[in-house]
Amino acid sequence: MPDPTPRSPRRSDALSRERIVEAAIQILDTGGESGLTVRAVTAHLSTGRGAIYHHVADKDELLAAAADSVIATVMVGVGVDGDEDPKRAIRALALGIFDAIDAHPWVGTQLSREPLQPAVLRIWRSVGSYLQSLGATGPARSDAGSALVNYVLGSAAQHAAGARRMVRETDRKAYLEAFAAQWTHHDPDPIAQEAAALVPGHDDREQFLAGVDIFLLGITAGLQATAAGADHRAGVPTEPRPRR
Amino acid sequence: MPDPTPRSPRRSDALSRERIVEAAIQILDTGGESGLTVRAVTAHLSTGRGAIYHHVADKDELLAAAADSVIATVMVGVGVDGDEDPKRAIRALALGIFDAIDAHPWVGTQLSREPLQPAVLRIWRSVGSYLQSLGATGPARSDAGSALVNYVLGSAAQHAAGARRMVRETDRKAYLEAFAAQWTHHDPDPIAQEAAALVPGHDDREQFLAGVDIFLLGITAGLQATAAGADHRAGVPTEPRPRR
DNA sequence: AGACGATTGGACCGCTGGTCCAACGGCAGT
DNA sequence: ACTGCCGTTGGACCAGCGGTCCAATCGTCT
Repeated sequence: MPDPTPRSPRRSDALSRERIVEAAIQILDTGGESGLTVRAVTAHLSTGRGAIYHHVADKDELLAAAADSVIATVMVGVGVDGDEDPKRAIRALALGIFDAIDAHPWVGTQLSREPLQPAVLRIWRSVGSYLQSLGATGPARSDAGSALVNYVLGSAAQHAAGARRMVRETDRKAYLEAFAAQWTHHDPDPIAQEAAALVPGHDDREQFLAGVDIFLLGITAGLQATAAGADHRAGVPTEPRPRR
Repeated sequence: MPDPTPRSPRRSDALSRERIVEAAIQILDTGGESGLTVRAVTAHLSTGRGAIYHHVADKDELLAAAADSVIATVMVGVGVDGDEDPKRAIRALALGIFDAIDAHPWVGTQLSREPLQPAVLRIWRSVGSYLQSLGATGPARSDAGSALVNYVLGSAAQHAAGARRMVRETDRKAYLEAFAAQWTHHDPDPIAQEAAALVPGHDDREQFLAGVDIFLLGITAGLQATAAGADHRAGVPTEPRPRR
């Protein structure tokens, strides 16, 4: 590096899409989604703002790329160990995604924002192959995959939204207790009362896993019923859709 | 008052929180989430921008209020008819939410953005009471409710994200076909191939309903197992959590 | 009648994402 | 070894955003 100081176009450390995404992830992790501004990225890379638009089309594309990067590492992380038991593998995959989003809450929000984005496709593909091992085929697998992916993404988004505003652990308990108290107060419904009582003590991660198990139970039950000749895609006698 | 035109504080048609939310919904429906700007709202109400901050704290609060308004009307809509069969009622509720979000895609995005927001609480309460009728109590109901609500919200967000960019019906088919073709092309995995083939023909609403049925099946199967003495909240022998 | 407080609306601020373009320098052709 | 060129860089600039502030204005209560 010949000239360190004055103002040097053509810098020595190349500016690349990879480096930009990396910087974006760092900023998102420390400053949250609202902290990700093009200005912050360029400042972090100590470059001008026009420069990054040669490597990234959009702020949206940058966000999607950052989320895909995080999810990609999750997938290789859970994919290495054998997948003897598909159910076990699905639980591990779901947990991996959950934990990743717990560590990077912005990913949870991002995954729900755009459809068919690369990160979501990754998840779909993996889920699809496990469901295949489980014996689901055709539309049944499509339906099951849709259900599982949507459940995971929904839980992730909700958990991420909650985790975002309670960074410290002590805050969390106080916040949940205050919320439960307020809810209990203005909603006399006994079911709400009981639900509110469970709020402060509950563990998002355990509950998430319980949901995955419910799903798996439903899938296997449905497959058995189908194998026995019944049609598990019965549904309600669907009324004409009130589209408007 | 000699001059009627120049600038007349104290208007005749009162400015109220209700009117503001109403205007916001209208703007959101026609212009999408990105169309909702404080400036647009004030223009729509032909008032100044400072005025609305006397009735609404924030743009975020306005969004949450708008979403709550939509969801509230859905809930009363599906709540009127009897709820003899709780499963039927849950399906109807889920479908109501789905259709509402299909009609107002921004609601789907909003519901995933903030936790414990009024609209989501409404859904929780309703689902909780139906699950009660189904025989679930305590943590089991909490888990089942979490699973259902998160699935519904996740599906809603994904569907909304998709629906947002394909307003015309013909666009949708072309878009999905193009997507499937591209996916088929760069992913040789046979499962992906089969999945891609199903993409253009599939119906989001039917698939959503199929997912609801999977969860209902899982919940009832779990309840039966619990009644028989087993513990349905088994899960994987959970490894120590890799929090970081 | 008088004054006070709630409501109104427009000026203003700091900030955002994105475009534009002059300046620069590594690389290819000679 | 020279030189012209084109991809890269970075800062100036723009329109638009959410939110604050405050003078002006009625409705209302004393």
